[in-house]
Amino acid sequence: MSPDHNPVRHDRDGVARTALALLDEVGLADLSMRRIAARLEVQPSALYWHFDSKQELLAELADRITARIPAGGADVLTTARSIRDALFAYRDGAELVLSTYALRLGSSHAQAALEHALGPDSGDRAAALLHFILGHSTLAQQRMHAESHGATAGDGDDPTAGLAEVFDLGVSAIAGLSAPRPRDRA
Amino acid sequence: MSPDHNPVRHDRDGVARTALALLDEVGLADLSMRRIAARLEVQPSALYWHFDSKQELLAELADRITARIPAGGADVLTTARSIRDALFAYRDGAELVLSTYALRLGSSHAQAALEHALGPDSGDRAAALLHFILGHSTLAQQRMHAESHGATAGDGDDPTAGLAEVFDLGVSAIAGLSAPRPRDRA
DNA sequence: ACCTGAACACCGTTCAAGT
DNA sequence: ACCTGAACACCGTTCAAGT
Repeated sequence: MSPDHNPVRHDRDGVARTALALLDEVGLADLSMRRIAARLEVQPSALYWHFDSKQELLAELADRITARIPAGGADVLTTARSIRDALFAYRDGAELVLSTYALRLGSSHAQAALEHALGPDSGDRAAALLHFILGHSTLAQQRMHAESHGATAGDGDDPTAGLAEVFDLGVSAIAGLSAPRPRDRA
Repeated sequence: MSPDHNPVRHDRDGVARTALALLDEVGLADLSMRRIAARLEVQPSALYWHFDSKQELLAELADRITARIPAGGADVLTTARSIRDALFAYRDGAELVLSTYALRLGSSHAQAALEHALGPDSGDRAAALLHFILGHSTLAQQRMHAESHGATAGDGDDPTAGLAEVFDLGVSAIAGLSAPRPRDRA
């Protein structure tokens, strides 16, 4: 007993799963390679057998977060909401995807789903919609987390109030819908 | 001659100005307190006399970047473009403002300018507009910089093409304009 | 195939002490 | 009022070597 090293071995998938769970616990700013390694009971250098760099690991996490977006079949508002909710499913998910997707031109899963919902020749509208969703979700998620930790230098009113209305308004306008379909139980 | 320390003293404004210039040179990821200190020919700890933390310094830089936005008097599209251009004026300006403004509820200078251009009771529209502008500008700026350094795993076509059209389309739609006023020399 | 151990060049921040 | 010097607890990454 009392082994001083761990015989458990990991593969790329296991590392990514642990990293994703840790992201949700500690947030993007505190998600270090050394922390991930510690959670896996492995030396930091071991991670570099599975990923070439931290950037590559983060890109994999962004892919896993956006993989939960339904491919097609829904209308624009529903598609937009499911993209937002996929980003909200993990702490700092929106910020991670935003910073990671910047280099992946229009080839994202999310943009494809939006183009499908918008119809043919909707490339620019789909891009604008995606930019709005990513900007809004990043700001909203940061505010929600700050508020739940009392870190806002608040002037009294809730900065989180009305966020869902702002989202629906933006999506409907860019999609060319006349008025937003009301949210459930608004 | 050959003095081994520098008799030059700095104030808060001078530190911020140097940091802003350095941001434009090296980008947000490489803007460390130690690098700023080195540029000022000062020890890193000296910076903490002027700012309580790196976060506070970054917030000051964000304020300086957005201070260049004209207060009012212009139409929505013009106002939106001048917000975008203020963010583009410094490397990673959009990303810095996005991450810094998350905690500053609706009280930003930019949002006030948009509300003024949109008219009375336009709070939600102004918020949606600001979210779009920040999301779009962050993505656009990162792509522009990646492209200029050949860092995109490119599939051939220019990821920067059409960005201005996407911007005008998004702004016009959210503002409730029927069709975007064409850009100069489009 | 997957990991250790050691090293390198960095971080942000604190604090007593100097001028 | 503004800075130094030293320290603390961290970073990402590389690389030879082990199993």
